[in-house]
Amino acid sequence: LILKIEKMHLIEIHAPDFDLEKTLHSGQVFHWEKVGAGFVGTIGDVPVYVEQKNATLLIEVAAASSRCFGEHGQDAHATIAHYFALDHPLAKICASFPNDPVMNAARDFCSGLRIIRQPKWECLASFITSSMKQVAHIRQMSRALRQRFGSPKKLGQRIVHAFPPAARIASSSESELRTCALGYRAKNLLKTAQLVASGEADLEAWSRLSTLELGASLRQLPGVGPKVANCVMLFAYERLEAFPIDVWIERVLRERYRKRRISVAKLRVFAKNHFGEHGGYAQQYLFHHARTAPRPPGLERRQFVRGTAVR
DNA sequence: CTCCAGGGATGAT
DNA sequence: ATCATCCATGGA
Repeated sequence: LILKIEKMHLIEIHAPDFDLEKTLHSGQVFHWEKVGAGFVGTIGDVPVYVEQKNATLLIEVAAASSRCFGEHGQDAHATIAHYFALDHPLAKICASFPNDPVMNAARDFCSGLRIIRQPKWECLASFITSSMKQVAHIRQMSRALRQRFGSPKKLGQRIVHAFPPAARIASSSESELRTCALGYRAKNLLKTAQLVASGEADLEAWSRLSTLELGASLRQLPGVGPKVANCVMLFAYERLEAFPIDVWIERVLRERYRKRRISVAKLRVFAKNHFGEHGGYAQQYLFHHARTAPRPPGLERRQFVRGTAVR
């Protein structure tokens, strides 16, 4: 391990059927940064270093913050295992996927990818900023927000910034948010932060709503439409059936599932029927595969050489 | 340089 | 209900 600093707690967690790298780089969470052989990030407000060695997670947390995990009577081990959703029955989930060539290829490519349990506000805020942005830039905006507004935490010699709470964003201004390169998204993030901070939007209480009601509540927030609502339900509310349709998934459905000329509304109906109770997992596998896997010859995305489009 | 991105709100058919 | 347009920004 690379953080050879005094007063660190070392934790080992048995994590079979788990791929840390795929999980953190699949576009569901945006703040983990590669450091040495592992990743540095926060779980809630607690800074964490995590590295995978075969079926074991090697964790380092500052001794001073290890008791911060105790709020809900859990120790650090249980909190981290819960965050990475090591209790999800991944084999059963994958077995519930439809048996078609596109899904099978994605399932093979994404083995060990888990949908983690993110803090609700952090997830909601991140996806409000995600509109018409590439994953790399969402990560950049997340970093800017955390560095400007988040509280700094020590992890060894390193400083890690927690994601700013809604109240902190709410007390900023649109122009201040725009300095984090949010563009037109700043207004939506500010207004939603104010609703959450005031308690008018009670993200924790919404856990008890049905998926239908939860989606409707989320979509009332500025900057939250069907796609973002589904992402938040999937990544922060454990609604594993939620099926976000972004430009990548829409492309997969239209090109690979032969749904060329039907409305987005009917795409949603098809997805719900075809991918089943763990549709959100299937969706994440299709997304990561489409974005990351090498493409067969002739199907590459266009590349540009000296300003000239080539195939 | 051009292209495009984990979209949403708004207003016109 | 479906469609067009605008909204900012910067990585690739």
